[in-house]
Amino acid sequence: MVNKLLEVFRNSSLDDYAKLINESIVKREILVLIGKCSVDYTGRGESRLTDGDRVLIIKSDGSVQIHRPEGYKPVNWQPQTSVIEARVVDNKLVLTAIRDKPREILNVVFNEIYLLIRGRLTDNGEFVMYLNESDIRDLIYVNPWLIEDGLHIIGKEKDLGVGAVDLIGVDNKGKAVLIEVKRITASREAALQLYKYVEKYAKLTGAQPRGILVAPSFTTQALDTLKRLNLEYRELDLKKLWLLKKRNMGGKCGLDQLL
Amino acid sequence: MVNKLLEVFRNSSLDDYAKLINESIVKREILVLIGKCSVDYTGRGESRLTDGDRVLIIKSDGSVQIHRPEGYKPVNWQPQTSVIEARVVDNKLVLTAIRDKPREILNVVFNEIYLLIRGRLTDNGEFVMYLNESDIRDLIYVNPWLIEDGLHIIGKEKDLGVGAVDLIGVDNKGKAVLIEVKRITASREAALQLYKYVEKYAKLTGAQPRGILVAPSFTTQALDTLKRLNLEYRELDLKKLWLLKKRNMGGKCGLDQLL
DNA sequence: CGTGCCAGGTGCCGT
DNA sequence: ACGGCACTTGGCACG
Repeated sequence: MVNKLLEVFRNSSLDDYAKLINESIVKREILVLIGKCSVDYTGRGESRLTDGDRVLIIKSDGSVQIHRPEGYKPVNWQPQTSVIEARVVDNKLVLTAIRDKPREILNVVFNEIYLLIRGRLTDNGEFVMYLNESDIRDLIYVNPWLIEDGLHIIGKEKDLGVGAVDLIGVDNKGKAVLIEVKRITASREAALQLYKYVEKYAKLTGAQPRGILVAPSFTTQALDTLKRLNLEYRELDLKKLWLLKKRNMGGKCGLDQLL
Repeated sequence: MVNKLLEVFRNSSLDDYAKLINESIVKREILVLIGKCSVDYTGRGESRLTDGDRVLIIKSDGSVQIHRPEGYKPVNWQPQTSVIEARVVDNKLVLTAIRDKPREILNVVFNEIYLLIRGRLTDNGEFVMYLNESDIRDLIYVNPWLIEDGLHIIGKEKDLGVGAVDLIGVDNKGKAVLIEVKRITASREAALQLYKYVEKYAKLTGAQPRGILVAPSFTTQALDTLKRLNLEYRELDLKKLWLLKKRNMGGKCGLDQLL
């Protein structure tokens, strides 16, 4: 087996490296380049990085990222590019990646190349993310009693013109209830966001709705703001419910058996 | 030259791969692993990724990232880890990366390994970022006339208890001026942020300050909100000034010669 | 297109 | 540690 057609090059000539890179880009292969380089970026911002050893990755969709030996994030990058080109200038390999909208230019000058890997990777794997905000929103949509007895949810992601409120419902007294959901600790901003919806809803309908902020926890500033703006909150850590569900029941029960 | 001690392995045994990986982690080398794997993550969220070809990178600081063949962002990651360990389970290479605070676990099962690269990279390069928000803030701090004639800036990043206002100054009539700076198009949120500071400042001092939002452009919603809240704005694209400066003067002049 | 908002956001800096 | 916020934020969804 030719190892998934992954090719490794070292000690090639600069011209060969340039050719290898440009070929890979055309063929939409993945490319990993390890070497000593300096990087200039100009676009929305502007940056300059002097010489050092880095790992440069070009993916099949034309995204580029340059990694230093430390740090989770790339030091320079380009999410999408319209043009990537490698060429030899002054006996150095220069790689230019240009992005349109916003117009941004990434220029990498390699003073040394230690290693070039290229090849086609096939990835048809399915990625599923759980416990994101929409997950929680949907859970409440189906189980409104988690918030309050007698609550009826009547709308999800309702656009009010100033953004969409997560959930709209009616309580057991017939009063409208706007719900904003946060999957992590809710800040003052979250309270203000909810207030924005409440204000707009009142203006649109002429009726004052209740506003409930739902989150696993709240900053003191958030609680303060909620009180000041006459808004309510419910502490609800869906993550904990999720773990409980997984641990105790093996997923074979309804959520209502948890409490 | 031994190519910066970068080592490449392919067709090794699973036990050898595990050993190579664990060695690299102890020696704090950089490690690039290309192969077919599935990934499970649990922590703040929870995700599952089925089999496919990916590039996994472990850096010397223990950060881990798993890249699919497309997309700028890693599909799974771990910014810092307290423990990374590779071992062979059921004739498969399993890599576990654990992070404390928040407690998160990343589990990668390799069904095939195409390539392993490891080695020590040295990067003492200097990284400088220009045109970020603090850059613009400092520029206005030194050149307050960019905002208004007769303006005196007297404070920078002043914490008002609800967050820090970018700049505080006094206009030529002796009235306090709060300035909020945005490096990109200012939204309604930016206007609200400024209003928050203006409100708090008035409460703290008993005097109503002016509020000016400075940005290269404004959304219509931002302009609407500014008007409603009796706030001012200045269109100021420092990026353009920067480009002009670079293009026309070669950096040999003061900013005031630009206008 | 812009506008709004979530993200396992991350990172920095402050109290 | 919590809190507030910028980021070349990136990414998606929707009018």
